[in-house]
Amino acid sequence: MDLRLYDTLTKQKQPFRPLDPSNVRMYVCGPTVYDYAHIGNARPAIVFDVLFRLLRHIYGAEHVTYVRNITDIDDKINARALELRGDRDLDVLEVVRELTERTYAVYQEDVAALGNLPPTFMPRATEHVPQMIAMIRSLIDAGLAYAAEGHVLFEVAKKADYGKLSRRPLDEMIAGARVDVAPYKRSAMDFVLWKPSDANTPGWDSPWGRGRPGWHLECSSMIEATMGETIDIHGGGIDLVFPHHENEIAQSEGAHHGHSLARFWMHNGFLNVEGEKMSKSIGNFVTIHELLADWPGDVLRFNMLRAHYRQPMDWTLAGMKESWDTLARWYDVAEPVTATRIGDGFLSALSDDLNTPQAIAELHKASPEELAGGLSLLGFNPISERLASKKSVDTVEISRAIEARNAARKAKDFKESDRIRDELLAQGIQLKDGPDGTTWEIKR
RNA sequence: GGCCACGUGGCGGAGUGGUGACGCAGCGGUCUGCAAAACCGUUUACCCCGGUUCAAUUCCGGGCGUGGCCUCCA
Repeated sequence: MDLRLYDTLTKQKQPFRPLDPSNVRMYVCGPTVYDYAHIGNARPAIVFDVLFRLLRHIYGAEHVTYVRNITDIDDKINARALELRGDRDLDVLEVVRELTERTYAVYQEDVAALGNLPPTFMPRATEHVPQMIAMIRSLIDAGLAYAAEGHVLFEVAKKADYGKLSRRPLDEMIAGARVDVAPYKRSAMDFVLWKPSDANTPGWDSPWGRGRPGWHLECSSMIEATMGETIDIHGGGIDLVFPHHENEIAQSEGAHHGHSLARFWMHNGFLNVEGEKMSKSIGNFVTIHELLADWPGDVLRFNMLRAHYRQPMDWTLAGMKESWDTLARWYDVAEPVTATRIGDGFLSALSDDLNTPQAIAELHKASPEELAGGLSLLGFNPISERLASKKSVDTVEISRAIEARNAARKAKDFKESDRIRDELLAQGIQLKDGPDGTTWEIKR
């Protein structure tokens, strides 16, 4: 089965051939740990987890390395820590540490609840500062970076193909630059590799004074540290194309004699909520954490996979409901299956640039064995209990009511039996009479 | 303003130069005391205007519309 993936750099679907089939390497930009992750953040986590699983299926589980980083050095974190401290007598650096630890822990729980496998490595920026300093040195040595006033900047003009990923000619970007140009910059587009820290900001000693790395640097550095100079796939949200990934390319290629950073660049589309862009001011900011409080993670995951990863997607409550219904029906069919298999149509859909909607369509036509196999490959464990509502219900009470109703039905006291049924329905319990007796489910 | 996506039936959502994916909803039926669930069957589509072609929803050009990036952002 030929895997084809869309590459942002060439803007084409290309056949995927790993550099080394015994070690397929993929890196995905992870979260900045300063606040709960929102459902937009869940999309790349889920999409690239599916890709991870597909690669493991094709090349063998032990032959795929998946790295997703944790950004725990960032000015948003620092700003939040200052807010949290307020005027209390606390060490801000300590608040930063607590904030990142706590947020990191919640993130790990949340993505696991979404059915994602743990990546092979989850490196953190704070653990790679020496490597970052070393990379800055290489860039200075290569004549691509310069130090000025405690900063080190990447000199974009020195890299002839800068802008190749986002397809932005350099002169146009400078003309359109809206930022105030810092006096120490040689050009408006030059970006920061290192910047000074004050007493209230985490900092590390370096040849350019106590400071901290610029955001883009950590990914370049951690890719090098965990997987080497050139990897097979680099993924992330489409909004990261510029400037983040563009700058990663500049840094990594600059520090590695022009050797390319990634052979495939993959970007997932944006997510809207009920037709609107998610934003705190509109009040439609939905976090993974709060969603998991009343929806099974499987439902959130399935909902995400109903749209192709590159398409913009609209997250809606109606869609969640539909996802739940489909999954519930499928789990009933797949749960008793013991010998699973992967259908050809299903696999070729997935192999066509991760066409999950097509793959799902194939599952609708599949045998129970293929359905179970497909669900499993997509990261679902078809165990009906996993779909149980997070709402607490008194199952003993429900069983008793069902017995009472069936007794009434037997006695042909339909007025009473319907009364019980309606009463349960009012509580959100939907009864289902089947040939093997009565079951129930939570009505959403 | 620059760059880039996208526009498919009531809804979600693939795909293709020529026999109207798939799911949900709707409708008809089986089942049921009646419903629900389940199962079987089934109606509805390709933004507008040109062009290429024997043939365009699919390719090309233009228009309109929506969204993204250009500043932190998945």
